[in-house]
Amino acid sequence: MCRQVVSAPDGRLLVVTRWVLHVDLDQFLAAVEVLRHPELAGLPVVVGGDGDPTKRGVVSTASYEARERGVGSGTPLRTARKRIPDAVFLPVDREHYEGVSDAVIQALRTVTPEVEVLGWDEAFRVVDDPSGDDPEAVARAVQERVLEATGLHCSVGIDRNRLQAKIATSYGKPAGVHRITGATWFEQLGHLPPDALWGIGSKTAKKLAEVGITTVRQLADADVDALAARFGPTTGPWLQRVGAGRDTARVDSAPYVRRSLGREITFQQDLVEWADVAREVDLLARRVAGEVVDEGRHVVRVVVKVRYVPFFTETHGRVVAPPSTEPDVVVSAAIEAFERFEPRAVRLVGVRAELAR
DNA sequence: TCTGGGGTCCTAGGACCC
DNA sequence: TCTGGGGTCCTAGGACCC
Repeated sequence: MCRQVVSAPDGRLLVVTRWVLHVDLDQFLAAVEVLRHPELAGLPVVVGGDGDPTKRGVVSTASYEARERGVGSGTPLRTARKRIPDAVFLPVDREHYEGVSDAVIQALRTVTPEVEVLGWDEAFRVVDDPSGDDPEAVARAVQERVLEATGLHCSVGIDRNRLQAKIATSYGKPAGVHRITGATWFEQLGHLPPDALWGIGSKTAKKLAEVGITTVRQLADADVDALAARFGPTTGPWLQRVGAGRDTARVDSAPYVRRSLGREITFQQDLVEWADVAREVDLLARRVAGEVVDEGRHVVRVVVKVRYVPFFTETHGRVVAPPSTEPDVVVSAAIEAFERFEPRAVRLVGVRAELAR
């Protein structure tokens, strides 16, 4: 909660209480599939790859019934099949989910236009509540609006900033509303490991543990200069702020402008012939170039990614100068970058175009 | 556990210039 | 002559998120 002064339509100044709401759809991909195949309700549903659990790939979303049996996002499909042989495995249907996602965001925007979209199934929005203290009522209205519009349930986190609201949501799942406030931040999170926080993963948690920081509370109390020396001038101080639950970024409802566009493929069988790898790079580069040109964007750099067998990744890139919209220029930059790799057996190739602002 | 695909941002080292 | 310091760009990789 924080106080904000805003102008009312009649020109008077109003003091309001500003809250950030984080809205997150529950088991989004699995819920969408159950919605269009109601006979799947109550079954362990696993969405991932092309729906064939004997192939290379990982789980995108598992239903709660599947999670109870040890399968979640990121689980290899082959592992999921061993754990739940009778699960319903479905392919990722991007286009369909994008359509549903648009409907969810539309529903949110009917309450206020200022919505910051984080992905297919997540968004922040601001609530200025002049009456003081009831953001839960707004949260419940949001849940009803989304349910009416799409048939999907969501959870809502409430707090003073994005970081705190985002974390609050996990306490509200499924289909609930949860508020953390500055006062309860340490009560609820102080004893947890730092990787419970948004933006801190296992690698950083391990490095923090090496300097004796194993809880959120210790991170908040850590010396900023020491963190800066260890993690860099931007990341170090940011880590301390995250520990303390501070987030200086405002909810940003500006339209999304992409910074890069890439395509990549993991092969079901490793590619051993280098000429086959080269052909795949050429195909991917043409796809990427086509899509970038369709969006009317200028490419400033092309990066090729190769994942060698067994699982070792390298990247090489080429600047495109001057920035270009020509597919042939993009493709030849990709080919030049590709020439820097050593020929060896490959399991993945990718091509990514970085775009001018 | 045999490890997807689509992204974003940050860091560090080297080149190069003044 | 054998050597400073700052700034910027490029590059590769790391880490994280959904």
